[in-house]
Amino acid sequence: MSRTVGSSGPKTLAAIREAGLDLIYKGGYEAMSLRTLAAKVGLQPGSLYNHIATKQDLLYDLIHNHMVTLLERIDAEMEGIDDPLARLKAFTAFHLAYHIERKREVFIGSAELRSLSPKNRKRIVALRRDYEDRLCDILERGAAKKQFRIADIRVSAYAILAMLTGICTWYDPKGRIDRKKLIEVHTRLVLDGVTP
Amino acid sequence: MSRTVGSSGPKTLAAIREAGLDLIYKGGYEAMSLRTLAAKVGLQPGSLYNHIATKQDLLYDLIHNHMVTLLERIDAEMEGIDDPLARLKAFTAFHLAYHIERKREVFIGSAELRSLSPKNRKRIVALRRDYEDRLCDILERGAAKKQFRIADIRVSAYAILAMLTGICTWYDPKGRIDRKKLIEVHTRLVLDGVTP
DNA sequence: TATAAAAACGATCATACGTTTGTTTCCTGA
DNA sequence: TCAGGAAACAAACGTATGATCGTTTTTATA
Repeated sequence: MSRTVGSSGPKTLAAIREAGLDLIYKGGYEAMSLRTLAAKVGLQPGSLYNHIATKQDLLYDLIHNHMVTLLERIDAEMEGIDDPLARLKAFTAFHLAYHIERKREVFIGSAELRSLSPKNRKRIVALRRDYEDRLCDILERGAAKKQFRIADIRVSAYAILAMLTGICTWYDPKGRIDRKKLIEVHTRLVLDGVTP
Repeated sequence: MSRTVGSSGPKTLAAIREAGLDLIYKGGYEAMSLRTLAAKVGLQPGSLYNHIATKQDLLYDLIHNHMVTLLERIDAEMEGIDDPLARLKAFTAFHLAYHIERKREVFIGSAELRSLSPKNRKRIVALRRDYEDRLCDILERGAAKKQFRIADIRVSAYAILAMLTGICTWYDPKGRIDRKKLIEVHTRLVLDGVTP
């Protein structure tokens, strides 16, 4: 045998990404063997290397994609909103929606930081810091305008982010609580925590 | 060669636990090889099996110990406190203090759940649920007494737990923020989120 | 002090892993 | 239409892993 009928580069790469996302999410990066990954895609192990450089590169690629998209989307979402309170509301709603929608990417992006090489990890941490700064910025402007009363900007930002990101670990879209209610409850928690 | 002078059972096991905790915290369970672990303790790889049954058992042992201690301590902490508001304050302060003090155990207890065998995982998840129920109970009583205004008990509990547990991922005891301030900021966020 | 248990050693097992190689076949653009 | 790149295969490489084994020495008990 050799090349399969109907095979095409980009499609296979996309399939590898999707399968990798799933396997890493379910069992962790180290626990995912390239043999398992290849089998899931329908390839021989060695054939993976026609599409990825190394296993490490695949992981970095997945996380990096996620972070870049996250930053793009939040900036798009914030455009045109000036009032800090409105911005905080929009941030909360967006963050939750995005983290529900892409919970696998989010989970991997934090749980598998440790599996990245030092260089790759540095790059991702820098992007994450950028995202955190978006929230810090909102809180700062709100505090300056006396709309918010905040003891410590960064601590509050981390607390809020932790709270909102936490849903990834338990929220089930098919469960008892619907998205709208989830956003309501969390928005209230966030706003009450920072408004005077 | 054979048995080392001065060696004793319980001491060695404690050293294995401590070294394992450290290695798993820093690099993850899968990434920790028993050879590395043995070297850190000062043993040959095979000698570990005089103290642990399997690698999996060591992981379970560490997490289980952590969960049992957590439950014991929170129950001790709550004893004698009746008012829901006071209980919530005490819960928040305790949870933060404990999670700062034992951040390695806490991190492993959530990040390495996936590395547990199905049976072991079930046991741990049950214990975690017990702990979550402690908070749900406080929120429920407070809501019944109209001291709290809460849209959804369990969602709120998860949100609060996520927020408080989040500090494990970034808090540095030697950093800019001292423990007291950290507890203040978070207590305010929690209380404002649930009081009418 | 005699003896069994505890705790270490060093060697080795089978397996699984990420990656490389040489080769074959399919697809596409000139 | 046909050459060359893309994409797959099968096989193998070297290494690392968790675990087992027989043996030896120290510790603790009776």
